[in-house]
Amino acid sequence: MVDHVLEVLKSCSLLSGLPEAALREVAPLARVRPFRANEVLYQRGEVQSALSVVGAGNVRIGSTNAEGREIMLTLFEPGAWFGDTVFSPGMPRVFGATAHTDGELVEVPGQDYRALLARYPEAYPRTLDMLSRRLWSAISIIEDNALRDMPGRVGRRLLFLAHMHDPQRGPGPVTFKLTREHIANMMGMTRQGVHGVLKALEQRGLIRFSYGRITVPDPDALKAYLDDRSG
Amino acid sequence: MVDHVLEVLKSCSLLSGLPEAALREVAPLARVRPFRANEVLYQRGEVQSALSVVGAGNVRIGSTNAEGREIMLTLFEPGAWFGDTVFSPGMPRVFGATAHTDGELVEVPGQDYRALLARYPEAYPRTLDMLSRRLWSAISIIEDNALRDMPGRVGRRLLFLAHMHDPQRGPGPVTFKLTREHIANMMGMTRQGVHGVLKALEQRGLIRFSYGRITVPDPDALKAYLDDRSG
DNA sequence: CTGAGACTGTCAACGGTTTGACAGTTGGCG
DNA sequence: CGCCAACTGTCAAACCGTTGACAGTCTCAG
Repeated sequence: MVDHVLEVLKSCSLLSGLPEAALREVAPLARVRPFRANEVLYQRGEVQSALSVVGAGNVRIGSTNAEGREIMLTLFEPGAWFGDTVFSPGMPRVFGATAHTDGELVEVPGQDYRALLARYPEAYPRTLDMLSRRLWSAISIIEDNALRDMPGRVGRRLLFLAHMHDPQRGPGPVTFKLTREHIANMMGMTRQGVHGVLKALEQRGLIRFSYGRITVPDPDALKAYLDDRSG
Repeated sequence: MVDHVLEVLKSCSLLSGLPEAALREVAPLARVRPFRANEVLYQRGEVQSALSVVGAGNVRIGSTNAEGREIMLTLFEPGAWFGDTVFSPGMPRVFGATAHTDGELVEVPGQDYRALLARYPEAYPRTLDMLSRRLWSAISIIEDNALRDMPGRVGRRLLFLAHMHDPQRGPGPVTFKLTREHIANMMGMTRQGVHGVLKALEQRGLIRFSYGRITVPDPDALKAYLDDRSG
């Protein structure tokens, strides 16, 4: 059991700055939390703080507005981490997490994680680096939304997801289990609008899609097309 | 001279986790860089890494696309810091910085700043907290863009700027030196579109504007109106 | 294998934004 | 003090994405 937890923690890039000995220390303090598809894992506003590492399955990060419309920010794969409030203890969660598929979370209580960092300060630079990169990703999305048209925005977001999906990915194809509506909720568009954009991208051979699935056969080709289209 | 630098460094929230003795250590290593309005301070893609603290004046953060359209992400006031690449040495800058008014920057070379943190590890938690909050701000903007209409987006962005302008602000009015076009470039809208939105907000008494200036007389009232309008 | 629910494709009407164009205003610089 | 450049207000037409509606398709659980 602890071995399994250790494997998950090792797979997490945020924790990769910590020596294995440190991970062995926290592993017993971590909690394994299995989840079923569409289960609500965390709601916006909760003050409890923990570092969550995705051990298996996919997790949607986002929030829901008053009218019940869910906006999705990103989709996390195994190895990804969330719960940024660990760095600002006491602050309420800024967004919620919902299970996208069945899976499991490995959770380290916030104070235990912070205590661990304090004990192994050599891990701080790596941690800052990770957070900083996540900030860039967010800012890139803001930029894309401001200066690209709809096909550009959708294409860029797919590339962003591909990168999330596998940061060290080779040139191979990537497939997402996403409905048109999921994408619409991610972009602030409608299902129908997304359809039109995807159809156009498909005609150029840049993506393929079927029931509940979207495939980017060659992310680099898509990137080249988008860069060529504007800037 | 060093005293002046020290004052600026002290005013920066990112450095507030460091003891004064630490700031005295770096102050002599910092460089003061005066600038004139509209001067380009940094261009996207540069690899040099430094922590820049705004000592005086305003700085626009953003980037320019191939067609020459400048997209503005935010406007920094004295005391604000930027240059997130200090946390990821070797990475090219993700966005550029342009002087919005005359002013001056105080710059600490990246390696000196990193060495300082390593020497005063007790400052790390505060640094992580600051970065984490900046990430939330970015994500909030993404959310607003996805689920609010145009008046909602513009209003929220004005509140965001008001917060940047003075994080510890009281309930008083805030004024920005921004043209309609600046706002348009910040939102991915057109000058004319912004005009319509501002006129509507003005009729409700939520903002006031004149040549090159926008005033939010009561940020809390604007916030209440926006929250009421949707979510 | 089969049915129900979830997802998808498509259409016309509607509405809000941009485009493009032009005259009017402001403020700073010489 | 006056000029020029930057900024502003406004309009109609074109455009693009949404709204709303419905029938068709797919998948998975039973």
